[in-house]
Amino acid sequence: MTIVQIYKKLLVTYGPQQWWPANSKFEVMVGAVLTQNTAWINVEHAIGNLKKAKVLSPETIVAAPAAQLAAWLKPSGYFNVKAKRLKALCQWLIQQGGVRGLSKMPTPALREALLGVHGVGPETADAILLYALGRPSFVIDTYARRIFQRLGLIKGTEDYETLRRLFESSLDSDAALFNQYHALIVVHGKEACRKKPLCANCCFAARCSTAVKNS
DNA sequence: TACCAGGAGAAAA
DNA sequence: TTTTCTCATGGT
Repeated sequence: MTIVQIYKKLLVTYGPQQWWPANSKFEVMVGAVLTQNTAWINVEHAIGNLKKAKVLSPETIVAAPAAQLAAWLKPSGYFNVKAKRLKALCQWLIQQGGVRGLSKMPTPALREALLGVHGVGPETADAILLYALGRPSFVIDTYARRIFQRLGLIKGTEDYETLRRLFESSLDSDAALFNQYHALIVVHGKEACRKKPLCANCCFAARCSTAVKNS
């Protein structure tokens, strides 16, 4: 199967996804940092704390004491680390003139700038570009690696940039398409690939190496 | 009880 | 330069 064929299969199986779950672009950026190696439900709790405390803005987060911010972020895990990362992102965002200030920047330059922010690695940068700013930057996550490795399209050991180029060169450069595809990959990863027995209800069961091995 | 979740940075080899 | 370690809560 090709990358395009897999997309079509996922779309038929799971239907259109409405991503990213957030009320503002800034909230997407916060979520992108908090979800690092963390289940989304725990991120929701942490963002809920920020909303309850009425500090969900770059200025209030930068102004908040580190210990207080860490306490609000506690449900999302790694709270001390994420407090520093969130402050760094907010400080950078303020320097850029807020979310609106980013709109003038070309995507490659914006991506490089994001990667220069403490705590923003390639996946977080692409999630911010795609889901907060509507830029066509494909997000490669652990689900994508796992699924496409099992389907035999990749080895799984490729570095992030190699995989991003593979996906972006295989698809039209369309943010809506990238958004939908990554969301479908995550939904599939949660719905099928992690349930036991593995891939019992996988729409790729006939082609997935893990499904064959466990059947 | 053990494992994993929508990673990234620092330290060690 | 590449690999390993650390950060940490909450759900299954």
